[in-house]
Amino acid sequence: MGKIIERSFYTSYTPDVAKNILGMVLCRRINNNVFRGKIVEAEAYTQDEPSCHAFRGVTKRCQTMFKKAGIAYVYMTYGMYHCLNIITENEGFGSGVLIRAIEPLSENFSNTNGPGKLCRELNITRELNETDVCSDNSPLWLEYGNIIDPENIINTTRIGIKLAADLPWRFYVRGNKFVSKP
DNA sequence: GATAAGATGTTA
DNA sequence: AACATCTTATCA
Repeated sequence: MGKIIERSFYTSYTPDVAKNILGMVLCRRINNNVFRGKIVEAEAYTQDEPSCHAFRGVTKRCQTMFKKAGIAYVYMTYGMYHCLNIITENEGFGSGVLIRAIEPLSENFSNTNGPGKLCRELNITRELNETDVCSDNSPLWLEYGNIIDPENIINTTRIGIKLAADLPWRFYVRGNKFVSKP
């Protein structure tokens, strides 16, 4: 059990947060069980580029993206999957980091190599939207883990988008078998 | 009220 | 490469 990540970690430039969050540990409490997974893939989204939900301003769905750093943004996509983001930068600026894949550190779950799959495995739904992941009595929080050697961080383009597809805002751990789309 | 597209995953 | 499946944003 590591130290919980404080809010200031998330207030940096969003692509930097997406890179630095690799190796950190996503924790989910369900009843009295805690599930932990090392983040091995993440992407940055900000209101400055058109693939981001916040690009066209505040809407009912994306209003969470404009709130304070360190809260969860959970939304439904394709009518059947949820995706988990952590809000970054300053309140009023729409931005966040999409958690795309985790490596299970607890024995009793797996199948976490994709944003929809990890939410399904950890029962992350819209009920957790706006959860403060910096709070130690939250059902969802992040802890410090092992720093990933910068040589082993791959920086490439994001997956599943058509707009701003050339931005190199996807980061993942080289050779990790839980990264989506191998 | 209608419509088109979507930060995905599974199957063929 | 197709499709499952339905919310969301946008327009009328």
